Amino acid sequence: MAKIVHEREDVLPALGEVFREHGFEGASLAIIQARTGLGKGSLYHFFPGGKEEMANAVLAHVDRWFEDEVYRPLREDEDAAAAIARMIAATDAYFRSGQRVCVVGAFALGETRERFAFAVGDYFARWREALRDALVRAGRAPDAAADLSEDAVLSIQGALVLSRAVNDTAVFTRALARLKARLGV
Amino acid sequence: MAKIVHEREDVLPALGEVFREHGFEGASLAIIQARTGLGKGSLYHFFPGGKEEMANAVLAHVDRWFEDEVYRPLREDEDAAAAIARMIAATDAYFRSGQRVCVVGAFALGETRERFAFAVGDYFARWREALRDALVRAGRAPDAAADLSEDAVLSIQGALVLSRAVNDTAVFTRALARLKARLGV
DNA sequence: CGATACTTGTACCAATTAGTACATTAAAGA
DNA sequence: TCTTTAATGTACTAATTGGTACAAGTATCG
Repeated sequence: MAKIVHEREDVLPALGEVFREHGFEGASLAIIQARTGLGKGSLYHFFPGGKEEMANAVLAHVDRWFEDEVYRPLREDEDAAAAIARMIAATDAYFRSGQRVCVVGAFALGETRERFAFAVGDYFARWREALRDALVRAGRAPDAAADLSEDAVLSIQGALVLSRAVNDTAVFTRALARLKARLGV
Repeated sequence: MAKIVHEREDVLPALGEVFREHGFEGASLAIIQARTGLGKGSLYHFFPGGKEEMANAVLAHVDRWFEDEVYRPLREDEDAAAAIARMIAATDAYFRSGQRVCVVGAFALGETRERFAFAVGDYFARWREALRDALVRAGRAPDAAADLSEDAVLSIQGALVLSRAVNDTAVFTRALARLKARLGV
């Protein structure tokens, strides 16, 4: 049996899936070991701070992805409408049309929130603000843009909850379609 | 110290808060004992099936409340618009303007869902259908009513996630205000 | 009062939890 | 190659987990 050498970055996706599916409390080291294929030795080598550090790394990883693929385009893209359309497409792809859940959203519910309050709050605040910026650049009034962006961010989270609850990805797809119409893209 | 005699029904609210705040996995017997004021003896006397039975009892309790206060009025009230307005008010009160989270929604995310799939799915499906009925009675076209009701249910869940994530009840209040406007009440 | 059923606290259990210690193995650089 | 650093598996811990057993307490009702 060959010993495979990993690095920290490699395990973040698998780690993310575990926290996504089980939440922070539910993600036991046993599950984490099974899903990452790493033993405790490696896990605590990469994350000396244990589960808490793992969760923080996952949150940072997710945040980086959204910053690159969604928030920055929303803030900086010349074509604001195109950036908004891109956000919808990226959201649909990332959450696999509602089959995948939002780790950050899952952490927001439950007392886990306190522990990761900054990362959780920041992720959503920046999404809301980036979208508001894009809407303003697309010609909306500032107040309307703020309202609309908050509504959009919250609708995506709600769509994830509802589509998972009734076990029907069509719920998520329909919600994104309505969102496109409301956002005018 | 007097020995106080409880009955099953009495502990459901406290039990509900525990699952609400900690989720199913995070709700340890130790926490449950502390919050309900009941020892293991009483707990397993009332709920021989352990945590799973406690969670099912909580879900049923919540379901009953919504059935009585929200779903039935939506289905049966002569004045459909009034029933919808009542739904908004009941929702705001129940979730304490976003300070309280939805147990059913919290269970929907995470692998807990599988275990309580029926209760979770049913709760949301009935909410959506009851609201659709009311909207049709209020004069909407069936298709528009179905779309609008799905959007409303999911917006409430999303508002709970977002308001908790950014730690701001104003998010929830604004979301309900937008909802009232969209539902025309 | 006395019998019966309900309620509760305590002691206990095996399994699992997160985390540590450390020796071994693999890779990288001189 | 030799040395150093990074990565890994194994064995271990102390605490906590959900759950059981059961005796003792309390209420109910004849």
